[in-house]
Amino acid sequence: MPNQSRPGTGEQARRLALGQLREAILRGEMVPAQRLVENELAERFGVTRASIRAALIELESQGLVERIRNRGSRVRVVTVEEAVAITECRLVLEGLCAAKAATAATDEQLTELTRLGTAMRKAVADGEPLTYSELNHELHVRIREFSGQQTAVALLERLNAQLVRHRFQLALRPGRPQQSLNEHLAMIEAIVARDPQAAEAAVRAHLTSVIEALRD
Amino acid sequence: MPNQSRPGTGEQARRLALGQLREAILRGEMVPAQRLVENELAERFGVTRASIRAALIELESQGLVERIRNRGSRVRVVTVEEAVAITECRLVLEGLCAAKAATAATDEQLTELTRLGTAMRKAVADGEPLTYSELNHELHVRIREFSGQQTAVALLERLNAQLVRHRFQLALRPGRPQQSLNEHLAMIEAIVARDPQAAEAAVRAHLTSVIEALRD
DNA sequence: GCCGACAAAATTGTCAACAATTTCGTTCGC
DNA sequence: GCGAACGAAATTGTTGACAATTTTGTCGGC
Repeated sequence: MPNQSRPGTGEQARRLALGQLREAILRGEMVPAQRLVENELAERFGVTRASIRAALIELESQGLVERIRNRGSRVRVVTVEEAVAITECRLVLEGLCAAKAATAATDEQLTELTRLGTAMRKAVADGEPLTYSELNHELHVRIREFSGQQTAVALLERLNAQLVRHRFQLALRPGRPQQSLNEHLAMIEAIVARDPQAAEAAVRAHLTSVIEALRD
Repeated sequence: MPNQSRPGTGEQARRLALGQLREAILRGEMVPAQRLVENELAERFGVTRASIRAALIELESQGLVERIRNRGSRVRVVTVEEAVAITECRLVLEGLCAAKAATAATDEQLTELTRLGTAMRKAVADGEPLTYSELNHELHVRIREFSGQQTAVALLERLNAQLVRHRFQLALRPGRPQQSLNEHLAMIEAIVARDPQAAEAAVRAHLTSVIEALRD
């Protein structure tokens, strides 16, 4: 096995193109609705057009780009209504994960959730929205991870990728961290108490509040 | 616009290959875990390998086939545990759709649900499991459709495609239609009564029962 | 001055050949 | 007789060129 250890070296062109293009879109380097010309991308990433095509097809079914027959690809624009609909799906799926995590997580994993909770509290108290946003994301990822629900996790990652832009906008809103913090602490408390129903309810309450915040 | 009217005539090779291959897998023509050699598929469908590759990439991200670097593609085998996990996701997502449908559906759409309910009752009474299975599927599709939740619908279609084999197995089980019928009628009743919470609960109850049935 | 047809440019879709990788059968050494 | 190394066959990954389609700019007619 020649190149298993260091991803990026002998990685196949298609995977490389997919990763780079995906990163570029998620980092916001591509303006929404910007045209993605296969030749330009191929030259930019140093791979052939076929690899770009393969990557675009995959990104299309992940909902990150839009492709029209013989007319090319664009980065998909997520309207506010779509963002709400996506978050509603997140609401039920993360609720499922939280309920499962409440029964399936190990004690060590529960202490990690508690640790994250105190860190978040501190970040808000210190007035560091950036740190808080990161911890926020990590908390959601951990809960999913501890649930052991691979199918739900895969769906959620796809959904979240479509929301990066809106998430960014939301994190910087003043006053939002304070409200969000309490909801997150309630989620943690319910999971640590191993109460599936309360955990699901807490997640739903939190994401309902996110939906309301999105609608401005 | 030369060929907009009749899909299939001037359809591009990739779309054609994608559709045919997808159909073949869903119809069960491809045995689970069967190897899918690109050259064979290309010859069989009368398209080039590039089109087959594109179709395989798309089917991979839909969860219908599995691809391993330099080792080829196989139709993905869905274990019972995976089928359960997938159905748990369906449970929450269809619950969401049912709740939305209870408030968003038009009166005409509600009468259609009622019509479907009586048809299902008749099919069970007449002992026609095939007809019942079809109506069952149509009911779920309609509820999703009436919810107007495009994101959830897209996710559910993907999940359902992975379950065809298990669904088939389940439909032929004796005694199952009778139990399933009551649950379906409860779903319809709740939606027609425009009660979102009851609708979600009814859908959850139904799919919980499906999960139990899957575990044999 | 405006509308439609026409032609050229840009872009995507398709194809066949070539390179790299893996797998499987064989052979050599012990 | 058994295990490891070697090599041939099969299969996937990649490349560049070619064909089909759409878009854009231009010209002539009204």
